[in-house]
Parts: sequence; C-alpha cells; structure tokens
Amino acid sequence: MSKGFATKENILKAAFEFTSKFGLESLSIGELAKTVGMSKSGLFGHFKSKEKLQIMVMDYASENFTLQVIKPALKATRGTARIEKIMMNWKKWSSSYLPGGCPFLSAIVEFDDRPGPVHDHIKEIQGKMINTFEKSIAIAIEEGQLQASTDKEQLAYELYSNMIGFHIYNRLLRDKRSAKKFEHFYKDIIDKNKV
Amino acid sequence: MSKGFATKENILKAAFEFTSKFGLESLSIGELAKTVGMSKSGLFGHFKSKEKLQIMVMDYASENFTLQVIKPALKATRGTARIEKIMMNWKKWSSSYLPGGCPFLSAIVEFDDRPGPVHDHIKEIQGKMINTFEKSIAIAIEEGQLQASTDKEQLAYELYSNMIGFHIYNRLLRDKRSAKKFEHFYKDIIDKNKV
DNA sequence: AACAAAACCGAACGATCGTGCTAAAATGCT
DNA sequence: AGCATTTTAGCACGATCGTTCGGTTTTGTT
Repeated sequence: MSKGFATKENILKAAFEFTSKFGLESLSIGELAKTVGMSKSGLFGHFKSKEKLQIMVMDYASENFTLQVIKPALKATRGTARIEKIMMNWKKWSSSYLPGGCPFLSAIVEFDDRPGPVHDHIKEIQGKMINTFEKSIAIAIEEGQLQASTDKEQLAYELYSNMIGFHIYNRLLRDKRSAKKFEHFYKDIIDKNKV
Repeated sequence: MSKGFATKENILKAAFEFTSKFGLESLSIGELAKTVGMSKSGLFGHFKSKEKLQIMVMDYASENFTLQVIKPALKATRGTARIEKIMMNWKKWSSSYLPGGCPFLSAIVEFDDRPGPVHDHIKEIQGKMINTFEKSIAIAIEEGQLQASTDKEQLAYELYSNMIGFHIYNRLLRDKRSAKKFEHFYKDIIDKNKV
C-alpha cells in the first residue's frame, strides 16, 4: 500500500506540471508515462480512466493551491492583512511557482462546454476557492476593517478578476508592468471598501 | 475564385464555432470535415497545415470581434460613451453571441506555453485589441471626460480584467448575478477616472 | 520462506490524428 | 463548347490516442 501511493503521487506531480503548461485536455497518458518512465498500461492502472486522472490532477492542483496560497495566509492577522496575503501569495503562485499557466484557468476554459464529471468537479473546486475568498472578506468586515456595506460577493469577484487579468497580462502578453498594474488595481479595489 | 472563397468562409465559420466551444487545440480536421459535409483531404486543401487553419480561425474570430464589438461602438460619441459601448457590446458578444466560450481566451491559455506561429499570432491579435482599447481611452482623456492623470494602460488592464472575470463567472460558475457584478465593477472603474 | 496482493509491463485493439498522393469532378474563362 | 484551373474525394501512411488483457515482477504479510 506504500509503493503504489508514492508512484501515484509522482505521476500526479508530473501531470500537474504538464497540465500547467499545456492544459488538462492535452494531457495524454502515453506522454505522461514517458515522462515518469513507466509503461502506458502500468500508469493507466493507477487510474481507471483518463477522466479520473483529470479529476485527480485537479484535486492535486487544489491541494497545492491551498498549501501554497491559502494556508500560509491563515497565519496572517485576520482581516485585510490576510486578504492581502492571499492575493500576494496567489500572484507569486501564478507567476513564479507554476511551471506554466494556471491549471484551473486552463481547465475552466477547456471544460465549460464539455458536460460531465470533470466539468462538475472543476466548477465545485472553483466555487470553493471563491467561497474561501468571500469568507476572508466577511472576516475583514466583522473586524471593522472593511465597510459594513461591503458586498463580499462583489468584492471577491473584483479581486478574482484582477488576478486573472494579471495572469494573462503577465503570461501571454509578457507585460513588464503587469505586477504594478495588479498591485495598483488591488489597492484601489480594497481602498474603496475600507472604513 | 468564387467557389473556393465561399466554402473556405463556411469552413472557418464552423471552425470558429467549434473553437468557441472546445478550444483551438481540440479543433480537428476530421471532425470539422464531418461538420461541413466534406472530405478530410478536401478540407485540408484549403489550408496547407493545421497550424495555418488555426491562425485563420483566429483571424476570423478577430474580424468577427471587430464587426460585433468595435465597429458598432465607433458610431457612438467619442469618449466615455464609446468606451461604455465597447464594454457592453463585448459583454453581449461573450454572453449571447458566441456559441461557447471566448475563442481568444481559449487560445491564450492553450498557447501561452506553446511557442510558434500560432502563439505569436494570438499575442499580436490580443495586443492590437488592447491597443484599440487604450486608444478609445486616450480619446476620452482628450475630450476632457476622463482625468488627465488617467493611466490609459492601467485603465485598459482594469476593464479587460473585469471582462474576463465576467466571462468566467458567467460561463463556468453560471452566476446569475455576473452581469450585475460586471456592470457595478465597470461603473466603479470608470467613475474613479472621471473628471 | 511461502503466499496473496499489488504493481507493472508488453502487446494488441479500434479509432482518430495530420498529412501526403492521385484522380475525378466542378468551375471560370475565352 | 473546349480547355485550364481550381476544388473535392478516396485512399493510404505512420503516429498516437484511451483502453483491455494476460502474464511477470515486485511488494507486504504471515
């Protein structure tokens, strides 16, 4: 029960990196097997279908995101400090940690018109992610750092949009000032909600 | 010279719709041939490679975008009215006109780690799109409707981010209030730059 | 050391991929 | 109407896809 877990983890790590670079749809079992140095059927045995592999890759990515972005931010002070920490960790995750683009964004655009378990899983993960975001906003309102009238869903939407915008500006357009734009925008969005 | 142009246009239209739904990478010549009712090789003859087909699909999408979003907005008054018109046309394009997701967004996330002519072409098209955006902002500044201190690149980035955010909220998450969020955010972004 | 279970490989399957080739059909021009 | 050109189809190719199966190797447990 130990050996299997280790190789499976190793496969998922490689699959995660591949997905980051080329997307969840282009992820092929043959190429993945070549990368990790094992046979196609040997690798296939760990997952019973490609669909389940894709779902597990998303779970892996989700855990990775939580570990790199959310968890370290929970050590920060409740409120706006934590929100800022999340945003900056997110920025770092998307621009430095990942070997390619955001695996969630890839999955989102690839599967929003492909009904099925993969679509549903991505939707669920992304929903939870935004929910976590809204919670941290709610805390900041409770703490009296953000206005009581602040719409947490609206604010989450705005921060999320800024994040995706940065990702595209930074990655496709290779805009040198994308980080500055991101930070400036973030400041504006938060400031207008501050008490 | 006439027949060829018509079928080619017909193919590109189908390819455009397919790309909107399933992405530029999943676009296959065999399936596309089946859709338009012709043979694989017959279709292939119009483009000399899949790469060139992909590039032409992007051009088709770009023309479509210009026709549906930019051109009708040029009839509006110069300045903020025109910017608003562009944004609202964009919203309508992304949420009503397209049969699936934004083909540019698909292409962006699929090709930002695949160097080559397709990548370069997408980058160029997207760059021009943002440039058009910045120009319309510059006009609004000239007209004295936006503050002289307004950073047109920053503003374009913010409007663009809002657009992508809306697209994801609306399509993957199927958020009923995505349009409201989008409009509210737009108002905030513009207002802080108004004289 | 023996045995059951898990992990892994090699080969093969039908299908589809992009891309050539050759020939037939359709078209445009004079 | 005749001819040159363009457009389309049929077929085949090597490659890769996801998946199945049978058998071998490796592991964990007693």
